Amino acid sequence: MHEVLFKNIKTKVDLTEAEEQQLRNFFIPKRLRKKQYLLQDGDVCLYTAFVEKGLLRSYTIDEKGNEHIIQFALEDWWISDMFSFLTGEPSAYSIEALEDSELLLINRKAYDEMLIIVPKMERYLRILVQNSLIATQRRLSSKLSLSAEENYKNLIAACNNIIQRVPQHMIASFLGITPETLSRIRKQMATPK
Amino acid sequence: MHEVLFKNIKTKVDLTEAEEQQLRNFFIPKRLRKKQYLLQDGDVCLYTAFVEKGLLRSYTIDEKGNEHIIQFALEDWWISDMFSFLTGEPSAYSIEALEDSELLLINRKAYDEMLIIVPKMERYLRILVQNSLIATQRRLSSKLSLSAEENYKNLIAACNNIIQRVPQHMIASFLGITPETLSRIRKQMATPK
DNA sequence: CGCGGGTTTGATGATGCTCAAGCCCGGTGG
DNA sequence: CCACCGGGCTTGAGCATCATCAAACCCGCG
Repeated sequence: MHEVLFKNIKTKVDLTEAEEQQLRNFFIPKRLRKKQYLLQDGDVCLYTAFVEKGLLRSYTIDEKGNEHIIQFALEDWWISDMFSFLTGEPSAYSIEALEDSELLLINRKAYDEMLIIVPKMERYLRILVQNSLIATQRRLSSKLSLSAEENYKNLIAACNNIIQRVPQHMIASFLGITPETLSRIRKQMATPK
Repeated sequence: MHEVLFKNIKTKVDLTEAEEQQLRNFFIPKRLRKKQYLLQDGDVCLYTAFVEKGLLRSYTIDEKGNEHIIQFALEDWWISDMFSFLTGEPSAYSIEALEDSELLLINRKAYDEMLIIVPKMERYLRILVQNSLIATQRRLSSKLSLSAEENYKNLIAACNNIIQRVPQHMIASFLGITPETLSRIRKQMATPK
């Protein structure tokens, strides 16, 4: 366990042997089977999770009953509802395993302590969040300027590994289009000209 | 000068008198007149800016020639293209003053030094970026699930102060709709029923 | 007074949605 | 082993929303 996590952290900041040992204690291993939930909307998000293995998604359901996928997280990624985790407010999101998964969880108390005891983690987290922000801004401006087909092509180019592991209607939801539209796009991409 | 900045920092982390003095040296005051640019797309983003006074926007122009506004920044906010600032790659964004503005700039070298000399700033920046991420995710999922009219109403509710200082076609661009559509929405909101 | 940018208005058209039906395929129970 | 069921994907027809293009309007400014 923990190997993937520490490898990831070390790509961003240096860790001493001692620090690594200290960190280890803050995280709780957890297995989730396909279709199990890490967070149900309406509950407070008690954990931030690092995915050692598997695949999860976070999503929200709007007033019209439509699902919108906020994020996919596969191995070597983090997932949580940061807003709920930090404020203690109930979450508008749900987080669900799409495959059998192995996670490392950290709760709010451990999170705060970790930042005091290993302040380097401030830097690590800042870099992580910064990268998420850049990616989310990109996704937003793609959504504003490109057609559904262009967005789908870009997604294939960027995240083919995700597409192959996720049912098609969830890809549609991630792109903000209906399953029908995605199906038609794919059909029309298969027979160009 | 600097007062707004330090007040802002102190809402997130405590600063000693000494730290405040050290920080002061990293920032370069800069005035920008309306319509002047802090960053032109194609150039590398050399500075991250804190807005002491005034109003700026960052935007990008897509292949079809349409502007898309990424962010407005008024007093007490930060603005930059973090991706370009951090990587040194040329930026796809431009940053322009919409009013005469007073900024505090920090360049990449000073930024790195600042984080070493005053490590508390890691925490401050992490919190800032986290909040931006949460806001951007919200904006994205609004764009995915709501109609143009609903998005406009939400914007009024959340940022009336910005709307009143910005020309209407830029609001449209921020919402990802055309100026014509926004005009029609406003007309129809004025005479309900 | 006339120019010019920003906003409004109108007509038309494209993109993507809704609703409904059919299809494919894997899983389950008889 | 097969028949049936159900979920997910596809297909089709009609429709809503929003974009495009073009013209008119409004108003501040030289």
